[in-house]
Amino acid sequence: MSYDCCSRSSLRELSQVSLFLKAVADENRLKIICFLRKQERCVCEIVEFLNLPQNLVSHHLGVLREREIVSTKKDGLKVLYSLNDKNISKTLKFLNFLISKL
Amino acid sequence: MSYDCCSRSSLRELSQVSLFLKAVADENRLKIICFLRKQERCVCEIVEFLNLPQNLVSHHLGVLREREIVSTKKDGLKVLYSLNDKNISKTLKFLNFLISKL
DNA sequence: ATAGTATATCAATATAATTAGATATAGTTA
DNA sequence: TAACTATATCTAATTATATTGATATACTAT
Repeated sequence: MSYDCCSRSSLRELSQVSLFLKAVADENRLKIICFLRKQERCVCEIVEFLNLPQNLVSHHLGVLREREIVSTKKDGLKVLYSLNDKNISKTLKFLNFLISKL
Repeated sequence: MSYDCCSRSSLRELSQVSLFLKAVADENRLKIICFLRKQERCVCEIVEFLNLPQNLVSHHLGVLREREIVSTKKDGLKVLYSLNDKNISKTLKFLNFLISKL
């Protein structure tokens, strides 16, 4: 299959992939994603897991939320974070396609 | 298969993946990679393709080289860049594993 | 209402990455 | 050797991102 990395639509896709990768490329955020693989977690669990200040973790979660890599739902006082699998695997597929030889 | 994102060896791997992703996450470098999918190219072709100053392109190529995402070989005056497929697909596989649900 | 708990946001700072301009190196050709 | 071409490096400037401390919001329980 051919892919023209110069066409207008491809450039849009490239920029989307770039944003996704930037969000995922941070080591703390990678750890968060990895931590969420098994099950959803509230912020306080993630804070404890990473051993980082709450506001910093909240910032990183915000980045992941912005890119729709994670989803949230409220549970009383807590906010539960989980992986947004569909979006992740869609983007990973495109990445695989994009950077592997034809 | 289980993966403990906290073990010493996993943390090393995480940091490797993070470096790889940071290198790939830049839009210009994504374009370079995409441009190299079909065939190897010399720097001047990449410069023309990206329409960016030569020194900037050289910098981005240096980043990709540092992460062993591309390889080079000399061809007279020119330096030919090509994708380092083995390393790319190895890291992509690990990434897939790392951020997909168990 | 008040106090307490969980999470998010804001402002400031520190750190890192991208970019540009100038220059250096290395090979080639005359 | 001198001029030329292709690429890389150095330094400085700009921009983006991560981090910290303080504070705000939103919900819960008393």
